[in-house]
Amino acid sequence: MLKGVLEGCVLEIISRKETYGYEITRRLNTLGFTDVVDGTVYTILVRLEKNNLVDIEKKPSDMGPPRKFYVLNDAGREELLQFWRKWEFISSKINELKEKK
Amino acid sequence: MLKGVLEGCVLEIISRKETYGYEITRRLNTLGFTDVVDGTVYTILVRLEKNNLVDIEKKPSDMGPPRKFYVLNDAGREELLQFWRKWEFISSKINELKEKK
DNA sequence: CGCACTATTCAGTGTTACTATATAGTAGTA
DNA sequence: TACTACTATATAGTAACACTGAATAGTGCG
Repeated sequence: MLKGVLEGCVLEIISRKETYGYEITRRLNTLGFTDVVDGTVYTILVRLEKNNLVDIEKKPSDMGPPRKFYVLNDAGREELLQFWRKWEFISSKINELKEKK
Repeated sequence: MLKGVLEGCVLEIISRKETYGYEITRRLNTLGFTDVVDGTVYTILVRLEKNNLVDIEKKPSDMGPPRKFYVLNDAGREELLQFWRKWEFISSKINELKEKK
């Protein structure tokens, strides 16, 4: 039903600027999703790659191992649009239910 | 992450008034969740029963087979409260992300 | 009888997120 | 050197939840 909400958030974060797994996790954490851990994000990133929604570039880091940077491609941007449309629809329905309609 | 959103909706519907599976499905359908089918709702109801969140009473129907009516018990009402708290939290976070914060 | 509608059940499947661990680079420090 | 901490990725296994699809059964109507 709401599968892919976290995936949608990851897509949104990537769409803002080129970024990588470790940074995405910390971004999610500061956004309030404090329980999301690295492992979860990496599985999502692997899925995005498998579904051809992102382009990837490996870059060296002076803080540790090389980073894999992710960028949305056309399919990814379309997926993100659809995610927000779906979110808008479902969340409005749930709020209707909540507001005793 | 958002597991149990549909379950939460079912809890809310039951909390309004004593009801049964078939009716809950049609309620969800009219609320906009047009894709939700009976099978899905019944699995949720079985889970609610297994988790001791509902009381059940079987009543005859003059429209077909007997109906299993569901009522929230104390644990169910507490679960529902927590569901809405969680929904409020998560949906606000996602909307923050959406609003470019 | 056949059909439509009402009503429940359940076995099987797929997707998603979570758990938990392994691996590895950089840097500070004792 | 050895250790600790932080940065960074990967992945096997698990659990939860929703969905698929079919079976069963009662009522009423043509």
